Amino acid sequence: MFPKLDPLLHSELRLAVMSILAGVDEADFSYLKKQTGATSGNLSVQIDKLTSAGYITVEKGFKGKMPCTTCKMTAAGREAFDAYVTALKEYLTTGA
Amino acid sequence: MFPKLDPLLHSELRLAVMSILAGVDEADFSYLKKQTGATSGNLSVQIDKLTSAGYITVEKGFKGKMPCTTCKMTAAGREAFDAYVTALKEYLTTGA
DNA sequence: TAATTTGGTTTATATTATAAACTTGTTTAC
DNA sequence: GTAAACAAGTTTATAATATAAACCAAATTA
Repeated sequence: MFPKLDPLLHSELRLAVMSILAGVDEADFSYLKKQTGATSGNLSVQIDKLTSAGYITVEKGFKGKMPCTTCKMTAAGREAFDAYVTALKEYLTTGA
Repeated sequence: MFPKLDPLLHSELRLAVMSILAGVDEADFSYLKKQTGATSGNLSVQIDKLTSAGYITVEKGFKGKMPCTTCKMTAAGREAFDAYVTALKEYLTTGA
């Protein structure tokens, strides 16, 4: 009845990051930080987790002289996100 | 852009409980346990939290000779649930 | 009447999210 | 030119959370 929710996505900040990446091809650290309102530390940690899970890829480069970390959703990430959305709907529609 | 999600509802088990109660007037402990697949301990704790938050009320009585704990969603709980669903939608629809 | 089941609660543990502190390098102001 | 402030993160510590394990009391069954 209630499907298990992917714990990697059932997290406010990680979900926000995935939501952004789902609609945008790629986004850098600063952009994600501004959009989510998260602290750098928190964002850094959650990006790591999404990367380890294979849900996103991270590319480190420079924009001018400044370091710039760019994130991109993977196919696996897209699948997981879609599955999560589907699963969650079971919880949001009351049984009535 | 991304509204804060009520942490009391952003929990797999509590959300499942609220989802059930949203559609059913009232439900007892055993029923909730069966429907959610949760352990008794976990369910007990989460019911406490929802009660403390004023999202549900708990009535302890007997069904025959057996103790029976009945849960019911409050108006505040309903509001919180609706607000949570609304907020969550911001996360589920990709920005694209 | 001894063992098992029902219906839970309490307590302990392991995970998680989050913030605080720190690092490296770059601008800007003096 | 150098000191102060800022950008872009990372690492580490802490606080909160979810979950399960252990426990308890009463009722039922063997």
